[in-house]
Amino acid sequence: MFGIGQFAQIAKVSVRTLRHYDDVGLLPPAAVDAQTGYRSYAASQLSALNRILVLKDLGFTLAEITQMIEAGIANEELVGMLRLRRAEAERKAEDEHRRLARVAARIDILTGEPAMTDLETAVVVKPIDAVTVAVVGEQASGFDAEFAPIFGRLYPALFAELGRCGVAPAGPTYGLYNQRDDGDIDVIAGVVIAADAEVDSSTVTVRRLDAAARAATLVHQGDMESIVNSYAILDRWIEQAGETIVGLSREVYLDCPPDDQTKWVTELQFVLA
Amino acid sequence: MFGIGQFAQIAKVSVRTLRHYDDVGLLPPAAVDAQTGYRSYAASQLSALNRILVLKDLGFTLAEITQMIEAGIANEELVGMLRLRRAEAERKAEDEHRRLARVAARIDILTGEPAMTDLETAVVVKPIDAVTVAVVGEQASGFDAEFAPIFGRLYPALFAELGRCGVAPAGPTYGLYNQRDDGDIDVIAGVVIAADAEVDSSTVTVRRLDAAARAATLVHQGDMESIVNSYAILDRWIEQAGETIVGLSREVYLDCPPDDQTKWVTELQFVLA
DNA sequence: TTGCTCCTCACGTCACGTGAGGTGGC
DNA sequence: TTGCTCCTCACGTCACGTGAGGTGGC
Repeated sequence: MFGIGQFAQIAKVSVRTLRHYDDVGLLPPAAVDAQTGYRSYAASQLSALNRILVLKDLGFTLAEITQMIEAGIANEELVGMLRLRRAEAERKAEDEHRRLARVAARIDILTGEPAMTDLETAVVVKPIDAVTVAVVGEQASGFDAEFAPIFGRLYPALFAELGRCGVAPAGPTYGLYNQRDDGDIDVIAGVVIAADAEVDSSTVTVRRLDAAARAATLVHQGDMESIVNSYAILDRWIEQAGETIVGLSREVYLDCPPDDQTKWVTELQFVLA
Repeated sequence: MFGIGQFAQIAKVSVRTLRHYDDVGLLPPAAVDAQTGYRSYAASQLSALNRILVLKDLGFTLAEITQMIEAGIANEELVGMLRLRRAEAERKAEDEHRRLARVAARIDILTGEPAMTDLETAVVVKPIDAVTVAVVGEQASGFDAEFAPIFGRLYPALFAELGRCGVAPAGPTYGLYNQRDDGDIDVIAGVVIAADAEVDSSTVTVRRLDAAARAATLVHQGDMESIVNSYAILDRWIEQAGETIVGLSREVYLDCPPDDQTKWVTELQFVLA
C-alpha cells in the first residue's frame, strides 16, 4: 500500500488528480483511514489508473471513462466508442488544420504586397436569413456603369409605388446585382416587406431571397463611391479562400442617414456555394 | 440604432454573447438606457463586432482581443502575434493528428488478428525519476534463458551483503537487463538505496539510473512466468509506435508478497529515445 | 390585460491547479 | 517543538448556455 504522495509519484500524476478521481468515483483508494482520512492505494491500482490515463489520452472524458469502467465494457462496444472518437478526432484535427491555414493566410496578406491594414478587412462568414423584398429593377451594361443615378431613379419610384399600394417597409433597404449570361447586369432596388404582404402593382414585384447557410459578408462604412474598395477586398477574400459565389450579390443598407452619406453603414453579402 | 435582439440577429451571434462582450468591456453598446438598462447598438458597431469574431476565429482569446483593440495594435505587432498563434495552432493541429493516429491504431489492434482485450494493454508513456540502486549481476546467454534461478541466487546475495555493509534499502527492488553487443545479457538484481549511501563491498556495486523524460511502461500483475506476455505486449507497442528503446530495460517490483507470487505487481520500463 | 423585448443574477461546464487553514504522527 | 504528509473546503479557469424571476412600453 502506498500513500497518496508515493502513488502519485510512481504514476506521475498529481496528488490533486488522484483526489479528483476519488471525488468523482473513478478511482477510490483501496483504503481510507477512518480517523485521519488518509488515502492508501494498492500497487494493483496502478494498472487501473493506467487504464484511465490511456482512455483519457484517447480523448474520452472522465464521465465517459467512468461509464466504461463501471459497465465493464466489452471489446466490441469499445470498438464502437473508438470509432465515434475517431470521427470526432478527425473533425477536430481538420478544424485545427483549417484554422492554422487561416492564420497563415493572414500572415501572408499582412506581410505581402500590397500591404494591407488587415483588421479593416473583417470578412465574416455567417448564415443569412430569408427575406421578402419588394423590388424594381433596371438593366446596366456592366460593373463599370454608374449605379448611383440608377438607384437614384429606382428608390423614389419603389417607395412611391409601395405607398400607393399601402404596403409599409418592414426592414432595411437592399441593393441587388444579378449578372446575366450576356454580361449585362440587373440592378435591383428593394426594401424588406412583411413576408405575407401582397403588392398589387405593375411596376413593383415581390421577390423572396432564400436563406443561405454560409455567406461571406463585409461591412462597408462610408459613401457609395468608396464601396468598390470593399468589393475588391471581398472579391480577393473569396478568391483566396477558394470559395464560389452563387446567386445575387446583396447590399444591405443598415444605416443611411440622409444628410451624410459618409456615415452610411452597408453590409455586402455574397452567398457561398 | 438597434436593440440587442436585432443586432444579434444581424450579426448572427447570441444575445448572451453581446451581453458578455459588454461585461468584459470588449464591446460596450453605443448607448444604454439609464432607466431600463436596455442596450442599443449603432450600425457601425457591426464592423467592430466582426473584427472581434475574426480574431476569435483565428484562435485569440477574448482577453487577448481586448488588449489588441484597446492598444490600437499596429500592423507589425499583429503579425508578431499571428506568428505566435501560428506556432500554437501548428502544435495543436499536430497533437490532434497524433491523437487521431492513436485512436485509429487502437481500432486496428482491437479488430485485427490476433484479437486482444485492449484495456489490459495499458501502456503508458511517462517520465521516470533517477534512482540509485545497489546491484549484483550475472551473465546469461540470451532472453531464452531461465532468469528465475539467477535472480534466486542474486537477491539473497545482494541483501546479505547490504546488511553486512549496514546499508538499508530505501525503495523497491529492481530487475535490470542489459543486452550486450555479443548477444549475451547482463542480468542485474538491484534495490534502491539512499542517493548518498556508500557501499563498501567487493561484490555489490552502486549504480545510478538516470532519469528519463519518456519511458514506455506497463504494469504486469501476476507471477514471473507470465511476464513474457507483458513483455510481448510492450514490445509490440514499441514497434507499432515507431519508438526506439535506449539503455537498460527495468522491472520494478512494486508489490511482491512472498507467499503468493500471483499477486505480484511489477512495472516494466523501457526508456525511449 | 396579454405578448414582447429586455434586464440582472447565478449556476453549470471540464479537469483539475492553487492557495488557505488545519491536523496526526515521527 | 519542528518538519512532513496529508486533509477538506473553495475559488479560478474560458466563453458563454441556460434557467429563474422580474420589468417597462405597446
